[in-house]
Amino acid sequence: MTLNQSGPEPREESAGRSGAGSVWLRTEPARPRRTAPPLSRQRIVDAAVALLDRNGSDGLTMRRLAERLDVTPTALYWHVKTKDDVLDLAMDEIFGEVRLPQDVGDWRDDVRTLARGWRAAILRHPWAANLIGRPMLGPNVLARTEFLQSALVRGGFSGRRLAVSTRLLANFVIGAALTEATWRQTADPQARAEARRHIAANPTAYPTLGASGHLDDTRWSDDELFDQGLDTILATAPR
Amino acid sequence: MTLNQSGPEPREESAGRSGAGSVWLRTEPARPRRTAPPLSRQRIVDAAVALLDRNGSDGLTMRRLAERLDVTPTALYWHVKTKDDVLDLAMDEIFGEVRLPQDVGDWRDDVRTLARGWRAAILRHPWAANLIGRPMLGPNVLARTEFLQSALVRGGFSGRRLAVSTRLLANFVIGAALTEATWRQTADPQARAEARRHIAANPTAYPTLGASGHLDDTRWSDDELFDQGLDTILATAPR
DNA sequence: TCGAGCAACCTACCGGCGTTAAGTTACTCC
DNA sequence: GGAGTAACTTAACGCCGGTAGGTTGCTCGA
Repeated sequence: MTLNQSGPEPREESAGRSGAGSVWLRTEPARPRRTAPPLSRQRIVDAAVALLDRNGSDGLTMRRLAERLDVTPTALYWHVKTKDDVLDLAMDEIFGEVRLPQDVGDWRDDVRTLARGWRAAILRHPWAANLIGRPMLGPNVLARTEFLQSALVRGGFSGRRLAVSTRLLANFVIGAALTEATWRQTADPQARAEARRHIAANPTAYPTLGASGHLDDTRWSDDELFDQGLDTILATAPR
Repeated sequence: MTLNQSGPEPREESAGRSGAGSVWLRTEPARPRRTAPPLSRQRIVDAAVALLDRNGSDGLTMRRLAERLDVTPTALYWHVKTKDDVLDLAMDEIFGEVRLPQDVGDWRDDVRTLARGWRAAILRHPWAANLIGRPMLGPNVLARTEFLQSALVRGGFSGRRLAVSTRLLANFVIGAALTEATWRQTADPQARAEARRHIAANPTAYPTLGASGHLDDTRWSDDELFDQGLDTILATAPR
């Protein structure tokens, strides 16, 4: 390898890793690169998801992301245009976790599998609830939507009913997962308790909510309510 | 009013609005306050909503908010604990726009009115899609939830079916409104066109999406699809 | 073998952000 | 008219996303 002695004189103040000794004492200008694998879009996305999982949606900053990858923040911008890019990629990434049945089976079972997987993915990464609002058009999302709609077609839906049911199902799943993720993500159960007290304290304003125990009903689990909502929709199929 | 001549000597460097002239030339230490109405939580929230409407969810900063209210940023913190407080208040505020029928009527009509109003409110303030992820427990949201559930009770729902249907409806409405708001908010139709091209270019991967024109189907409007989804759910009522 | 070219990083820096700490001022009430 | 306090301001901190402009180490043709 070429020695860099013939290169331009390194800046005196160069605050590199190798300390502040005289140039001649340093055997090399910091034994450099290639100890870690080079940066890549995928490595960035993986690290981003890990960071988001650990610290929530506010915990992801370009600086922390860079630190985790042992790189300066600006290095990221070679692989990615903005932070929003990272968020979009992270979003699509977690939807890639939703497994699609290899061989299609009973269309209802397929819809159920997809819907449950979709919800589970969001609940595994509750920060996703905070990143809604940017269009989800990544390949993973599109593939899942394709799968959903093709299952409905097998179920006999077509034309307008197909469009209506696709949206009905997708929006229910998204809404449910988001709401639940929001709840779980809420660190302080204080807000919860406060709202509960507020309801209990105003039985005139909230007669039904108070009686039904809307906010703390242990009779039915979230899973159960979700599945039954799903079945309610599926029961509206043709034929 | 008391003259402040007897007060402590104003700091020399005081960069107040009144310029840098000698103290004696200034008739008063800046004709002060009370030209505008005093700050209040409500005024802050109103200004926040206005700013969000104009500039989107990224457009709201404490500094801009303060500027709009003709106040220094830190003044806001007297009335509000953090920026998140402002966001929570703004969120609940727009749900207050959803009008509730004064006299209850046919329960289905009531549910429809509420659901449409809910969706309309979000579409009027599409930034709401970006602020999902924080728990919605404000009084306005609670009141609307109470109204929804009481309508369902009138419709004959109770016990588990009541819980299932409340969530089904609420989550569908939220999911639908969010998805649509996200779409509309997306400034660049480029991403849209890109996704469309991606689908068209891979008919093998997206046979159903391609055939059904999922992304650009002008046969049915969003309003129509929403209403029909709603009716589909309502058709599952008891008796 | 070497030197040009370029992908992939780094240094330095900018303006803006949310938030705190510590005054200062205008108003109220005894 | 003085004390007390609610409602503001000034000043500053640390962090953020992002840009401009190097610098480095690898690749590849001659």
